[in-house]
Amino acid sequence: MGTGRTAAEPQPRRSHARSNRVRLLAAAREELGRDPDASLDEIARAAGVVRRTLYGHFPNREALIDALAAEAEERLEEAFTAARRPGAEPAAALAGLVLASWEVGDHYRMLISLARRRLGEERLRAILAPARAEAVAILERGQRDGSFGTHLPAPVLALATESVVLALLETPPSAEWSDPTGQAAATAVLVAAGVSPAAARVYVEAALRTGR
Amino acid sequence: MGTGRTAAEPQPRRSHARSNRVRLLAAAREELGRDPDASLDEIARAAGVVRRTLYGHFPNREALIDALAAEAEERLEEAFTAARRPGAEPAAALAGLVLASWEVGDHYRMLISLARRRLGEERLRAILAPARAEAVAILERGQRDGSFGTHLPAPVLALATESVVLALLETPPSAEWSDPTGQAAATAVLVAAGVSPAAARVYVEAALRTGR
DNA sequence: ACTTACCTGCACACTAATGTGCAAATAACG
DNA sequence: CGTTATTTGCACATTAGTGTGCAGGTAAGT
Repeated sequence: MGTGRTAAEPQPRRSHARSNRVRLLAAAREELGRDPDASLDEIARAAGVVRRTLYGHFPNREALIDALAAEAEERLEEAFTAARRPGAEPAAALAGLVLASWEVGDHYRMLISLARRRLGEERLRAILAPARAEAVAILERGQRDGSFGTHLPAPVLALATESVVLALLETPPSAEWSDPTGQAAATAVLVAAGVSPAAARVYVEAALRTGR
Repeated sequence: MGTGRTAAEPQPRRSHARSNRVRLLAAAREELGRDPDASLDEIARAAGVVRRTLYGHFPNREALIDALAAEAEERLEEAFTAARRPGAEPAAALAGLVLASWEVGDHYRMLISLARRRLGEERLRAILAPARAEAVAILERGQRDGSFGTHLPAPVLALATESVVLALLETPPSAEWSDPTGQAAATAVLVAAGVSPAAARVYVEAALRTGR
């Protein structure tokens, strides 16, 4: 096969059809996560096809990235609606929201840094908007009923929430800590909202059990 | 003057020499902040010179960005050493650290998103390393003496601290909140570390007075 | 086997950006 | 005024990546 392909995975069978579309999206997620400027050529051959084939599925780079964003957006919304528990205590609801976001983010980890730069701030904001809105609502409710502190306005707390979750997702496990978990993220968020560390721990553990 | 220059600032006199180097760095900060992929041409003419002149000061794109990073790094370190107060209570020290970082970040606001993508994670991490280390040290001290909660390991709290400060810096003022301040950032950080909202407020205000 | 759909391997044309070379204009400085 | 340092305006060579066209190859389905 033409130019030196270092070594691709086994790839037992190739059921052509739309399988390649999926393969391409997966490869794009991977490669663009590693380097948001990865060329279409790199992406294509990471998917086990040639560049020309990619154009058979996506007319241009933008379309590919859009498809990727749409995919993530969809899964995120699914997770939210599944995790939404309207009657719950604010602290429990917030913990649930963070845990749900974490699961999606965990799968799309690589995409985050890509989104930061290649999607443009607006698009990224749009994708995260439902989560943000939900968080703001919960936080406002909690500030009204005293579950959360009023040291900062709810939208600012929501921003902090989002940034902490993203940062924890983005940070690779290092020698200093053992791979941040959704549990850690949820705890951090609750405490930042003014819940005492002890209480936060309880809420998070409860949400963990409920969510599953 | 040659090719249509839409309209540059007045620019009363041009004291050639190294003045242009400064002008170029400033323009780079501005343009690259707006669009991290801005071409050298855009940067040069934003500085009021032609592209060819830029090459007279920086051999290539990388050198320019490096110079920019070095500049920011230097100012950041200056701010830290100025803000360091070894004997202080942990909560006060942390508030002081955040406030000091805020001032620098506030001036280099535009640079943050650039750093996120153009400098590479390692370089960015390197620039923020002293701040991070300082934060970890303060947080550990505070966890030992009970000022902060132990709900999360200090390095994770430091990461959260950093992410919140950066997020607040990066977020443009919107209708929902009136331009986050260093004070807000410091408060958010202290609360996230497990200080009660009421106490956090006091510490931050004290640090604000001391810092000035 | 035949048809359909997809993949491949080129070859192109095109664009945007980078980095250099050089001679002429221009400012700064003594 | 002359010297020196810089800037400017081209013109080039180069590179990397994008998007298309088209002729053949290969798998799948019937």
